Amino acid sequence: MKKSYQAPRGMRDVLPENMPAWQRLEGTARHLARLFGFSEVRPPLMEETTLFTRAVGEVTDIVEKEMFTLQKGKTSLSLRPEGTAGVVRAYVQAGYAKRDPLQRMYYCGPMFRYERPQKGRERMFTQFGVECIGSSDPRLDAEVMDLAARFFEELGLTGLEVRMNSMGDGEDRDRYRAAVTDFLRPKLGEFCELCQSRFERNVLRVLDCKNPACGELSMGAPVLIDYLGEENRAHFEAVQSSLRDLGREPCVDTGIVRGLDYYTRTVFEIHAPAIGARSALCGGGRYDHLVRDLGGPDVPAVGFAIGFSGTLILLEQLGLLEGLEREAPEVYVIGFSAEQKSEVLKVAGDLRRGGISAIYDVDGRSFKAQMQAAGKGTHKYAVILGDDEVERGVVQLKDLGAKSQIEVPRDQLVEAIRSAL
RNA sequence: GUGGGUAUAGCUCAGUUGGUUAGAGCACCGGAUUGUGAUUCCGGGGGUCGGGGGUUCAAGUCCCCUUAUCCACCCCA
Repeated sequence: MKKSYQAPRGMRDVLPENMPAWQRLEGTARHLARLFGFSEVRPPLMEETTLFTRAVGEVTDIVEKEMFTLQKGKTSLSLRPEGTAGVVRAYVQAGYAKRDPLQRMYYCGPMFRYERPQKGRERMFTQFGVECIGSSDPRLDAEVMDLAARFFEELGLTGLEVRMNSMGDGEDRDRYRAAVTDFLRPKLGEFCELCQSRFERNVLRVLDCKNPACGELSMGAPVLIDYLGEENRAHFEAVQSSLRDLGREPCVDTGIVRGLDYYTRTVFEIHAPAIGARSALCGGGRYDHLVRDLGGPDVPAVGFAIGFSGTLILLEQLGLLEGLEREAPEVYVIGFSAEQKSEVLKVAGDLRRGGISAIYDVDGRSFKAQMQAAGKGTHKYAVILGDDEVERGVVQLKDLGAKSQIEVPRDQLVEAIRSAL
């Protein structure tokens, strides 16, 4: 009978007590983005459905079954399942290509996918991503990878691997795909069922099947790098050397094949071996034709996206979130008895007008209970007033950390706290 | 989408082969001289046992359905 509500499946509340950790991630993201010259962009959370199908690829799971789609009359809108498409659309719509082609943009916000929830995989999840649109300079590929790696390093994570690969471009990829198909076809029957379906849907995925038997059969398969054209090979080399310029040793992993259709040339992932097989915390790469494919001019781009939930899980596991406490007001105002109710409110008001955060007890609790409340959170000071203080126009200012206490005239309270802070 | 596990107080969990008023720790509230936070001691509030249906004299316990969550698969930032 009684209806009780819960958050929708796969979506969770970030409660005040979780905020410090989240703000740390967001703060780090914004700080680094700024450091690298990226500006924030905030496209709508929904776009025309076809924007995503065009960008992400028709046969990907994302498009086939994971989008939250809303039909209103003739328009079909979908909640964004990833960030790049919207940013690219905004780039095109704003006309940047003509007036200011090179744009370094970042975003941080919720994405939506209708998937079966699991640890580290929610229907509404948060990503921090950057998109550098308007140039194919290999230094940008390296820079973007560096930024992604720095994000994790800044949070205290070490031992992460930045693995990169090149997927080539149109022709290279076609030639390579054909070579892989030829290579696999003769022994296709020996692969697992899944691989057989992958063979039809996205041949390259067969190569990173986790089934050991399939892995063995794939041994000796053609390697994409060998199929790169002159220009793309040079680009790949240049990205690696730029990475070295930034003090990072490139780690080439020919197994990396991003799932999304739009990637070209550079692709990379950042892994945390500490969390096992499902270790990718970040994925990204170059998408030189997406802008054009979405109806814009033919400008190249490179970017990445980092999921917050995986990052948070890892930070939690490593105990790097300890000591992050919910923020409490600086001052807790205490009245000795109910008599001071009104004076307590006045003092709190004065403090707030003076730019100092303050709260007080509203449950009419005992003096002792108020002291306990003051000592519990991260309040820095307790301001205490009883009959005597009210009469004399003073308050007791107690430093809760140092446990020291001084008497201060009411009209000098704000100043006293300011100078002590 | 497929397979499996779990669901008891705000949190972490006990609860025997079905059998009286469902427990603990932590947390919360009050008190131990109505002017100072810890520890300790005493006391207290709080659960229609996730929801619905069924079997039974009797269901937290057994069966079915449902919702959520977790794990693996699928897929993937």
